[in-house]
Amino acid sequence: MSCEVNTATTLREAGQKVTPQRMIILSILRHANGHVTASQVLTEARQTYPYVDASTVYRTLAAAKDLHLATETNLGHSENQFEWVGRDRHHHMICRGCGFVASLDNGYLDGLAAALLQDHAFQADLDHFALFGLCDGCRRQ
Amino acid sequence: MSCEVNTATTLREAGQKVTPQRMIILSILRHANGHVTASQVLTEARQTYPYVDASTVYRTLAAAKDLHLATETNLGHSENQFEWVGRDRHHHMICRGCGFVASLDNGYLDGLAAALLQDHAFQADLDHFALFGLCDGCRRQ
DNA sequence: GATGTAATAGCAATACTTTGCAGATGCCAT
DNA sequence: ATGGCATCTGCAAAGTATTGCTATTACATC
Repeated sequence: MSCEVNTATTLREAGQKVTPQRMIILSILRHANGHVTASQVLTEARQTYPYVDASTVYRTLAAAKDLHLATETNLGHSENQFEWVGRDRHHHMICRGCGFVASLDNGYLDGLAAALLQDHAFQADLDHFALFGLCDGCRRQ
Repeated sequence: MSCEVNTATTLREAGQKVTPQRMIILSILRHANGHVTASQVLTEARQTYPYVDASTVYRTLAAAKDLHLATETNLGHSENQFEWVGRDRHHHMICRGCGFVASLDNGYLDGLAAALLQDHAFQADLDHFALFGLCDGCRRQ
């Protein structure tokens, strides 16, 4: 089944409706291959469907986040970044000194998730993490 | 040495200046004993010093964050929450279902920090984490 | 104590995000 | 194919956060 059908099914199963706006927005997100801001999504969506509203973009992205289709992250800029959650879940290390962003394999947080579930019966969403800190170079300075 | 002197010294050592506004803002944050929003800080600061500007509050809080004096967290509401970083560093688990917030001991992330430093030479700021997920009750539903 | 310099405050403008509402639309059950 | 109803959209407005700029201020040095 194509990814569009998959997305539509996921929405419907969650009791949400499939609308053209939502499919456009989520398609843009899925094919962005990386982080995009809400305004980037809005701009691109309007090329297909000129009257999409910013609030619809925000609401759709929030809904996608709740369904674990997407993540929202503050990477240290003023605008939050959204990203499609594909097969390769990963996290980010962001250097507070130089702004460098590196990816981090999911495995680093498996242990944490297991511990939280066992000790606190808390099922953590560890889809995406933004870990701030200092990279090697900035740390030496 | 009093906590005020301590804060002032920290600011100065970072090459920043100690101003009345900053001391008021940071004092409010320190004595808040928990999360406060920027607007709460602003309102309270104005009781002492009527002409404080919102931008000063935001900039001061951002500076405090950089110096690890405070943390900024999105707890799932529209306003970000700031919190003084005291001796008892801790994290939060926030239930996406019912909004319940629980504290989490720092120890859960020690291993992660050590692994990141060793594998990636990345010194992560694990002062405060907001872990979203589902609590036991909401998970069963 | 005076001086120079870099950092900060306040203001205003802007940008980003959320919310309330009324009408429109998707979708399930006829 | 149709109807009912909950959800969704676009708009307008409000709320939240950031930025550029100039005057001011802290403070290290003299």
